[in-house]
Amino acid sequence: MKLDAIDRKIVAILQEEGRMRTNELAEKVGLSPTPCARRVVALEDRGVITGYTASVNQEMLGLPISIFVSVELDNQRAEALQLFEKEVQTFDEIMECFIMTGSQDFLMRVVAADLGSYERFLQEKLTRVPGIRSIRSRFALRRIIKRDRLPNLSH
Amino acid sequence: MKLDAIDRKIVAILQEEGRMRTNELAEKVGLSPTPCARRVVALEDRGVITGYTASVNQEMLGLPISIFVSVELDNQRAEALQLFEKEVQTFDEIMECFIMTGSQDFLMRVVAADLGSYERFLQEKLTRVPGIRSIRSRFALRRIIKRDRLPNLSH
DNA sequence: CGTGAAACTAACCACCC
DNA sequence: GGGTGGTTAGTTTCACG
Repeated sequence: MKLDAIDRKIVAILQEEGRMRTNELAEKVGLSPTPCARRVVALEDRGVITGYTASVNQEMLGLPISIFVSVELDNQRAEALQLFEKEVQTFDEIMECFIMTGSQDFLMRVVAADLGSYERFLQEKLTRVPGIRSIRSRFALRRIIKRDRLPNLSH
Repeated sequence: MKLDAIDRKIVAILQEEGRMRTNELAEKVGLSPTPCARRVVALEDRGVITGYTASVNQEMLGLPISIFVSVELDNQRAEALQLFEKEVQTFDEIMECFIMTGSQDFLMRVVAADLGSYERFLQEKLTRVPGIRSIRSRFALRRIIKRDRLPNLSH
């Protein structure tokens, strides 16, 4: 899966302006529209570009709170991990979840309207998943960086 | 800033399919194209929709590693916080950064191509920011949830 | 909010280099 | 792999009910 300089430029631009048209994009990357469109389709087909999304203001949509939740499991057997993974997929409040190195736990960012609804999330959803040894919540006061575009590789 | 049911539906759809056309969107929300387009413009103008981005596969772009970095400052004076905030804005490797409650520190997700480039990020960038008391890095093995769409408010 | 018409543009294809 | 031209189809935008 090789990406040349033009592919990387296309990806960089579309990360910042996901609705840009083929014509404008082609001009910006120095191609004519047809090969530019071909590249975009190829990037989508290869799974480099996985979709297009509108970025929204979380506060304005009534979800001002982000909580980072660390979850440790009772044991690290593969079935336990898979079960947990399957269960949490169904929880809409979790925006992202990572398996971490070290004590083999999970780190997730949960969004909520207020502390009450976060508590409900804990009591009615997360703590009901079997196999959890501990849960730790850390609250975010404010987000100071939200970047849409991945850095370039240059070292 | 009131959003009715149709606005929320528009926002929900565009979070999952950011390139959807006015016609199709209008049909899905039960409106004719003109008022639907008017609503989208209004949502953008009010700052509910802040932009459109292509979602990409981080691994395929050569950045397979995510690291959660907790930074604690020497002191919590406003100037120290603002200085830190200003400095880290310039670091492309930081995809998101939150100010946390409690010990008043920062939590950020940093992406890297490999451990070497992460170490360079630490040594050449992050540790050179003045006023840092401690830095803790936790590595993600794998991301199991990446959600584009915020949950609905329903309680 | 909806309709209809006008103007514009974008996407697509076959073909050539 | 990139470029051109032409056709088609669709989109946006407006004035108005």
